[in-house]
Amino acid sequence: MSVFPKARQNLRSSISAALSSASTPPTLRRVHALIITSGLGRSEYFVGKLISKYAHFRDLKSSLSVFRLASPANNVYHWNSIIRAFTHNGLFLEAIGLYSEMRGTGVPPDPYTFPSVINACAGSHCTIIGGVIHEHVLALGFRSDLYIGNALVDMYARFSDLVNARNVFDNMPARDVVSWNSLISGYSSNGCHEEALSVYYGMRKAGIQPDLYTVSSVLPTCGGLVAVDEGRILHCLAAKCGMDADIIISNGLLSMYFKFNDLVGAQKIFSGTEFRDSVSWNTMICGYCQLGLFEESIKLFRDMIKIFTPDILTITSILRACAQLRDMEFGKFMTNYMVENCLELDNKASNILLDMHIKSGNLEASIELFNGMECRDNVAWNSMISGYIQYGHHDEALRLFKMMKLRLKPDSITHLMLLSVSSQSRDITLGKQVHCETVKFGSISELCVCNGLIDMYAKCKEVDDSLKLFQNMNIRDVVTWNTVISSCVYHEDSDLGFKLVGKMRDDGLNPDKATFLGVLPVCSLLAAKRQGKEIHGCILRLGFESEVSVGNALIEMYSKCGNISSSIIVFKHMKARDVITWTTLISAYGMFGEGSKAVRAFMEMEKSGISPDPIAFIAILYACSHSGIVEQGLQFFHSMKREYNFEPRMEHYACVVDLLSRSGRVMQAEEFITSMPLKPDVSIWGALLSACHMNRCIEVADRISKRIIELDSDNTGYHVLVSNVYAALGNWDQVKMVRKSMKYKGMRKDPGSSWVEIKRKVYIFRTGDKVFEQSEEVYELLYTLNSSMTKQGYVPDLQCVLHNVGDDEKREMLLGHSERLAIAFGLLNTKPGSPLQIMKNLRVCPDCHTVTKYISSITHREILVRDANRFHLFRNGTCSCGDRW
DNA sequence: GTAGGGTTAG
Repeated sequence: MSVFPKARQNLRSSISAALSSASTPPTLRRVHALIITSGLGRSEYFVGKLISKYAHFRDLKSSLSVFRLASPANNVYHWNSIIRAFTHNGLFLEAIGLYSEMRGTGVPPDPYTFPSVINACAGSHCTIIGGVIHEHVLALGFRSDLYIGNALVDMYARFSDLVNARNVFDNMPARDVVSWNSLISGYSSNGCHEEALSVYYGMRKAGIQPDLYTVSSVLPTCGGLVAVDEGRILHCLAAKCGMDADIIISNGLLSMYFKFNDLVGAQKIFSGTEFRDSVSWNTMICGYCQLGLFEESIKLFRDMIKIFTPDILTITSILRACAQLRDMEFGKFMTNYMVENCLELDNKASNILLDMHIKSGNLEASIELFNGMECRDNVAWNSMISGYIQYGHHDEALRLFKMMKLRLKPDSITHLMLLSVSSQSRDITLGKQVHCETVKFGSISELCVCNGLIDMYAKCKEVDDSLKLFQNMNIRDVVTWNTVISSCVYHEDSDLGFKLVGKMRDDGLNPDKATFLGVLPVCSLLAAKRQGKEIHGCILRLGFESEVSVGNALIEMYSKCGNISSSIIVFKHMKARDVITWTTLISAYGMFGEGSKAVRAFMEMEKSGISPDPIAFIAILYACSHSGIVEQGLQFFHSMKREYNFEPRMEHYACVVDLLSRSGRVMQAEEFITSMPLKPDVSIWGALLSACHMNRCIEVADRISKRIIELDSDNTGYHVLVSNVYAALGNWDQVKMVRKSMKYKGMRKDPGSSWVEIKRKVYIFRTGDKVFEQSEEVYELLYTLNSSMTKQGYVPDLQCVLHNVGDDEKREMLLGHSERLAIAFGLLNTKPGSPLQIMKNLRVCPDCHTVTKYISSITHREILVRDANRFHLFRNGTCSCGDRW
């Protein structure tokens, strides 16, 4: 048969087309026969094609026979095809064997040889041969080849040799999506999630679009780390390729949405998932717990057990929910389930159980578990230390910390907890020691530790150190801001607190619940009405008014600012109330001398189903005492023991002493003290002394003063009180002695100061101030008022002057009391007839109290005075306290 | 691929 070149060309083309489209092994064999009969059996092209095509149908025997028949004329193309055929069919060792045979025949490999050989090394985990082949690549100068580079990155990644994977990757002159995917998958499958994510971001920055392989290596492990926007891009991509049906991807998405706190997103994924495995259920249950939705997580658990057997992860998550809900019955049930089903406790599970015991108030059980634990890691030690702290056993916590240090390196959380101990106990020495430790162990570089340090220094009144730390921070979070805002209570600086809230917002951070709970007490402290109102506005705008704790802080703020009607409005609008809400209201009534309203509120609280706690009893006892409701007060004290089984604390006893002695029953108060089961401390004697001082029970006061001095308290207030008692008794030698002892102890009497807010500005006056704005007019007004008062029968109470000077000088000194200066300044700068509000840091002195009554009547003004203890509303020559204070 | 300890406020 004569065949013209043209016709032969046509034949080749048609056979080639037939070969490519052969879709079944029999067709392939027919085309193969045709190739042989057409005399094309030795063609370089058809040999290679046939090898690949047979490999495609997993018929490696035929591939190899085609290859062997062509021998010894096999060229690099044939070798590449046969090696690739074996690699693609998972016969890695054979592929590697063929590669070494090829090198023995002297046929030089080309760039197309290597990807499949390298894949074979990766697949068979031949690390040494892999390294040798990498050397071949370098020796042959193929290091810039994209496909070889990708194969090498993938190989090293599979060997967990991330250093070499990274090296090859970094030296590649060009990279495609596969290169990036290989490195990402290398990191993520070796547990280096953060590195994987950072490579992913590098890829996005290089302008490479992620594909489904990217999604499958990023989503499952790094879903929780990825930023919200990127997460959504990955989700869209997965959905576009239908990958979200894959259980691993959908579980990754679930976890991701929970990390974004996007409950709706997670629920959509979960309800859209046809097949759920234990991971899907556990992720949902844990996710609910992370969002604080503990009841929901238990509900989900009940659904789950109908179709799935819970594992240790499910059980421990539910145990955590029980601990948070204090549902110990269900917790016990779950613990039993764990034992009955022989679910073994691993490290994490033991730690969860440990935490549950601590949270549920069972410190003994937690100690037993802790002592029996084989492997105690940082989390276990920290939990145990935190347990001791929660129960107030600070010494035990410190002892455990020392033991921990002998075995393990403490971490930032250990330090954070110790800082909280220092803050709580105002222990600057310990605080500074911990500060040194954080430097030594490097935990100071962590944001939360810096936050803890700011708080510690502020609470220990080292205000400058606290602010310095804050100013030197490069990164601040919402806790940093909240901490420094809250610390303004200790700086007594409401302006700063208010400014900081603004600056925080400039910094791009939104105030949260804790911000308001921090700044409102600052307003309360200084009776900063305007700021308080503005903060209230801010709370409404940001929708925090439904938070119970925020409502409580608002009630307190308004009442401390003298605006009890606003307190009541807030109280009435609250959707939910707790025992603190009621206690705050009761205290507010108490401060305003509205004892009977306080009693009514207490009863309403009980009726509404909220049980009083020991603090609520302090509030009601205080309110009764300040309104002279003695019998009912005593009844409350007894019912606390009888009906609620609370053992009275020192504060309760002090309230009762106050209640009795304030109403003149000094003898009964003394008897009560002797009958106390606790050893009376300085607060008890102080309460008695203070009442004696007011009631002028001179002998008793003298006796009690001696006792207080003996107790050697370091509380400045009691020393001042004793000194005042001696001054009133005219016992100036004793006054001198007390003052000397105070000086020796480094105590300083808080100077009396009062302040008044006029047209958005706060004016502060210190006792005896002579030079201030309008001082001449102020003193002139006080002199004028004095002469009117004297005509009406006012006699200055010279005992209120606590200095050993002549009577004229005493009269002069009374005139300069800070509350009087503030009142006079207020009278001068407000419209006639408008009400005035004055704040004083200490208690109002009896003479000023009398004077204010006169002033209210002479000037026809309503004057509200808030002192360290309570409110006095002066109107038409009377005071709301009924002269009981 | 899913689980644990901590800081501000009360």
